[in-house]
Amino acid sequence: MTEGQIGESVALRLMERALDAQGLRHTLPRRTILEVVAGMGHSFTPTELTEQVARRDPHIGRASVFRLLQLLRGAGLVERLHSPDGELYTLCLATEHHHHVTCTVCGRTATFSLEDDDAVGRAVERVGYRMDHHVLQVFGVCPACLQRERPPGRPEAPQ
Amino acid sequence: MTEGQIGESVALRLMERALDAQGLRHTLPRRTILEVVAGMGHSFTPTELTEQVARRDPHIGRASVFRLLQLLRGAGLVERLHSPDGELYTLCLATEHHHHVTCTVCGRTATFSLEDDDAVGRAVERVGYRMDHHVLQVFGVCPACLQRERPPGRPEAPQ
DNA sequence: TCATTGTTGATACTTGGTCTCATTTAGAGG
DNA sequence: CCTCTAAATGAGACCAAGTATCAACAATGA
Repeated sequence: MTEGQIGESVALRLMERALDAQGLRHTLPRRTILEVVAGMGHSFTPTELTEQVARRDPHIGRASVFRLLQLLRGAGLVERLHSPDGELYTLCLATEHHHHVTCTVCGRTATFSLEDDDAVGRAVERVGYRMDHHVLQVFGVCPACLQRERPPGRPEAPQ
Repeated sequence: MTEGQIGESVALRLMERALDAQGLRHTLPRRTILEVVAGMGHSFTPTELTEQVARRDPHIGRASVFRLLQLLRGAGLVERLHSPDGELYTLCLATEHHHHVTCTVCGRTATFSLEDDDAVGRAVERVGYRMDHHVLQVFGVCPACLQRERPPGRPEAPQ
């Protein structure tokens, strides 16, 4: 079993458990979509997802895909972000509070956390608002793509 | 002239200047749309904007509205945010780096800045990414709507 | 096995936004 | 004031991301 597959099965188990937790039924379409989502190694667009799902079972409707996506978002297992070129969904298994960076080259996402996470809340209060929720979306280039950009042998800042 | 109108004319002037700065032509449709945008006292959805524009001049096409919106975004005079219920555009005249809070009740937005604005960049570097850009969207309740929620006479935290 | 109720897929619809393309027009130069 | 040209326009088709509706279906508990 490869590392990727281990990650997949963990994701799958977590997602199935999320269904249980809400008293939802285990159905074949759901299972199929969950497997596809779990198999995604990176963030994906709704079209990518629906295409891959259709490849496995062309009878599964677009609506069901979106419905499940919404369930998973509700359970905090998937996050949606608005990238410059379209919607992106990201699998997200970490439990504590965190944020995501998405690689603008390959779509891979990483999580990170801030030293001082209440800074935003405080800043907002200073202008008289009561904060409801906030969204932090970060885009950048992942280590692997940075490497590829700057082939080995060529130093980082030649100057 | 009311306060609102002063704000309007400032916004209008800034926006027209943005056209000049890019060597763009002053046309009637643009002028009309700019006036409507400047007259918005709060964040607005594209449909709201197109409706108001159509009320002034039904011949102005939807495409032109979106085209101008894009121009203004490029010039940093308007920001787009993805609220839970649809896209929102916000007029944004401040020049230094800042963020926005949007009132979930009335749509009014305020700006604020963070003490330590590089915290995100540093956190992202710690996981090996090079940050490209980030988006911080904050939703909350503005002072006025808070007041309305909690009518005067009734103390804030009655215990 | 059966009944209940959650789930599904089809389909139509909405919103946000882009693309194309023929027509119009702003504004520079004479 | 006229003329020319590139920029801008509006119509309309098109696409992606969702949501709403609803009749048919199927997972589970009894």
